[in-house]
Amino acid sequence: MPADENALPEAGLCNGTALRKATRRVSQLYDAVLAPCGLRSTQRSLLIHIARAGAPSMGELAAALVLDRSALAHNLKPLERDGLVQVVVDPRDRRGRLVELTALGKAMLEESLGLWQDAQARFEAAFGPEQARSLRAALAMIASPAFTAAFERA
Amino acid sequence: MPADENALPEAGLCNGTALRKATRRVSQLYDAVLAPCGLRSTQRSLLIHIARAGAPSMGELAAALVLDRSALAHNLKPLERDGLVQVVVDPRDRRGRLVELTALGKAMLEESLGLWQDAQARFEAAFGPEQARSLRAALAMIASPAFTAAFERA
DNA sequence: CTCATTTAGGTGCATATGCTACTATCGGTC
DNA sequence: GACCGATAGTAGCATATGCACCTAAATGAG
Repeated sequence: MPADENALPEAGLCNGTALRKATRRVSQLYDAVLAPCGLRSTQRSLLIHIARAGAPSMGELAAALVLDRSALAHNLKPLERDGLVQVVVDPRDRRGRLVELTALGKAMLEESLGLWQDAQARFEAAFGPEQARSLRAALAMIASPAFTAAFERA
Repeated sequence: MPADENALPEAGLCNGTALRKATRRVSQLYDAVLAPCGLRSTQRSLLIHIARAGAPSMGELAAALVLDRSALAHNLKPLERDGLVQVVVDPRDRRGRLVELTALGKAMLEESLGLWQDAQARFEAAFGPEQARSLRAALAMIASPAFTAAFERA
């Protein structure tokens, strides 16, 4: 038998690689459905989180999105340029900024709802609603601070 | 009750958002563990796939990674610059390129093995080995062409 | 053989993501 | 009230990812 008989048994075993592949695929599928409204899934996700939180600070928003602060700042720029969000200085702490949706941002979000529901329904149909719920729970657990703590403790 | 009583029920329900959050977290955790060897998890994944396939074409490699061809080309550049991989014209079809690991690339991959195993073991400890296996299976299913077909058929 | 078509990649642009270093502001201490 | 450490964001650089468009090469119709 060849020397590399058991070489690279790790292919397909890496949790990070499996996550990235699935994420790229799903991003592409969702983005294709969302395309008509002009929002990508990343941008819509950002707008949703802002809407949910009202007027969060950069730090709060970054934590909610499991996103680096600087990455959030970068991601906000095109949205700010296009008038979907505005960032204002927090009057109670002038170091901080509050991120808000503009009227246009709210309108775009509303307009995209139907398309998102379509993509989501297709996903559930292809993957199973129960399986999807369970997958989201697993992913949320992984994204949680508790998981990071357990990972670092191990 | 306020008008937005049932506003944005979709927060936390988007499969794409859940995937992206978990992927960012896991990338960060794995990258921190891999840091000493100078490879990021994305790059290591790329090298592993090349090693597995021997000398794949760009198209084959992109498909295996669920990655756009142009993204693959971009991702290869730093690795080529640093002498970990080389891209040569396919003699049997001069349109195509074959991607190969250099001796240095193989050495880096081998050197990173222990660190990857450490990260992987931590993940399994935090998430459960069975749950991890099952999660990877679900993610592989989502990344597969069959899933895309089912998504588009729905 | 010649040309249109198809196929494999490459390029340029835009967004996505994170690190490091820097700036501004707040809060507590003396 | 001036300093000092901690905290919130920003700026610059590098990689990651994808789209639209372009080039080169193989391939098939005639």
